[in-house]
Formats: sequence, structure tokens, C-alpha cells
Amino acid sequence: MKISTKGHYGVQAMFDLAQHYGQGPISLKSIAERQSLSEHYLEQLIAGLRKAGLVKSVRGAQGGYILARDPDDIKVGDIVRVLEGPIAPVECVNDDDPEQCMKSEFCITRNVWEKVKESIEEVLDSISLADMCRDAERAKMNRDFYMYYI
Amino acid sequence: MKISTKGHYGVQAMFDLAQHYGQGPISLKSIAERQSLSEHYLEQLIAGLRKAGLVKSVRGAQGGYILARDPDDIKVGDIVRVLEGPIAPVECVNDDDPEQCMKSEFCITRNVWEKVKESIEEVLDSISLADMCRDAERAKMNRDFYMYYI
DNA sequence: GTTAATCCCTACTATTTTACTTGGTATTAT
DNA sequence: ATAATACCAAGTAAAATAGTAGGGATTAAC
Repeated sequence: MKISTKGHYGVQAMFDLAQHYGQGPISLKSIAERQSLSEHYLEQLIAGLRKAGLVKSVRGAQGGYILARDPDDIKVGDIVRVLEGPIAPVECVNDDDPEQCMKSEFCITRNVWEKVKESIEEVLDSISLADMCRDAERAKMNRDFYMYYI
Repeated sequence: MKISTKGHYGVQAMFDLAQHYGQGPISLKSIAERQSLSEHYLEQLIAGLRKAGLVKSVRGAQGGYILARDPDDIKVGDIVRVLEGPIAPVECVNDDDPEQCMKSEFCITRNVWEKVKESIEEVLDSISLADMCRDAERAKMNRDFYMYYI
């Protein structure tokens, strides 16, 4: 019941881009450093995100990546689906899969996985990168407040 | 974002046991046949469930397995945790893990996975084997009703 | 007390996935 | 011209997955 490092790192990288949104292209190198990730590995992940239209790239020196849409308009679910494939705890609740299980209409265990799927999607599609930036701001303020009074 | 066949098949097998609860020990062979699973592979899964105290075994001819507790008292989450390990989309939200991420208190992406984790647990811990049996009954009645009127 | 049905246990294995690394080429600001 | 970047293809070690193989121990039924 795990996601792979692709989804994990990918969300970190996109969050990093969101935190620097409006500051021009952000290089992979700087993202990799801030998030302590392998730059070359990130490269592969962001290639997928670019092909999916979630980020735009700027080539050449001082180039980098920019979110293709407003942080409010990119949900964590969008990122996870690109990097991990369809959100479906078992294959038989994957709507994109052509060969569905025969018994799907009668299958009771399938109902369980369907509910799990829906609950995951509800969470991931309700959180935008902008939400995460707001959380980060709040966390920073709390930290500053705490530091001040100690 | 998948569970493995262990969790998948394991829930099927336990559901099968629940549907035959009160009928004495149920053999792996019959479960494997009804659910179209490899008997030998099931054996490995149910060994874990037995060690975890979710089923009891009866050895010898006419032996088999029986739920160790009432179907109302076994949640799908119990089964999944035994067969898949702790429910945690990424390691850093696994409470059982001794080596947690340093930045966990400040980490914003971690909050996302924490929410995913909670929502999965909420679903899996809210569904008992008895619930599934009731669903199966309802589905059967609907099917019979439909057949009658066609 | 023999037999057949069952659970129990250990080990092996082919395939796939994961998490990268290596080693380049193409593009562009300075 | 140079250095900083994005872009691309291939290789790889380790782990996980989804089983299989083969046999031993226990017990109901005859």
C-alpha cells in the first residue's frame, strides 16, 4: 500500500516549483539540492510531468522549469496520476483498464477497493499546490512565533 | 498505489470464511476453488493470518480454517495490515517505523500522505467481514428480484 | 491401523519493478 | 566561446512479487 519514490519525489518537486512560482524558471539542480534528491532521477520524473502538461521547461543557461498552470489549479492527484498511473488499489477498480474482471458487478471485495479508491481520490484531488504553500506559510509563522517566545 | 495480491487474495479468502462462518472448518482447497486462487499460495497468506490470530486452523482430514473471531469483529483493515504491513502510502507516515524523517514536523508534503493514510484507514477499519456478508446478501436478493421480473 | 485429506514448513525461482546511474547531445544566456 | 542548463537513451543492482516444488505432521473415516 505504498506509492513509489516517483510520486513522492514528484510531489516534493512540484511543491518546490509552486513555492517559487512567479520567480522565473527554476533549475532542477536547485530543486534537487533543496529537496535532497538525485538531480538525474528528478529529470526523469519531471519529463513525465512536462509531457503531461503540468510544467513548462526553459532550455539553456538560466533555464529551468515553471508550473504550466496556476498553483491553485494543480492538484496533488494530477501529479500522482502522471507519475504513479491511475489511482486504484487493485486493477479491477481501474476505470482505464480495458479488461475488467468478469464478476465485477457481483464482486463484494471489489466494493471495498472501490471505496478505498474513492477516498484516496477525494483527498488527493482536494489538495492543490497553492493549499500546500498556504500550509507552509502557516507552519513558518507558527515556528517564528514559537521561536520568539522561547 | 497498489496493494499486492497478498492483501487482495487475503481479503477474498477471509470473506469466504465469513460466508461459511458457523459451518465448521473450511478447507483451503474449497476456498481456492471458489475464489479461483492457487491453493499453495493461499497457504502462505493464511499462515500469516493464523499467526496474527485472525483465523484458527483444524488439522487432519476434514480440517480447515475458522475465523478466530466473530465476522463483526474482524475489519478489512486488520487483514490488510497483516498481509501488507502498516497502511502508509510513504514510509514517513508509518508510526511503527523507528527512523522517522527528521523534518517530519515541518514537512508539508508529509501532511498530504498523512491525510491519505487516515482516509484509507477510515475506510478499511469501518468495513467488517459481517458488513461484506450483508452486502453479498443484498446483492443476491437484488439479482433474484431482477431475474424474477425478466 | 491404513488411507486419504488436510494443515504445516522450507526453500527455490522466474519475472517485474524500483531507484537509480552513466554518458552523452542540444540549447541558450552571458 | 563558455558554462549552465534541459533533454535523451541505455544500463544496472537490488528488492519485491507471485508464485511453485516437495515433503512432513496430524487426524477423521473406513
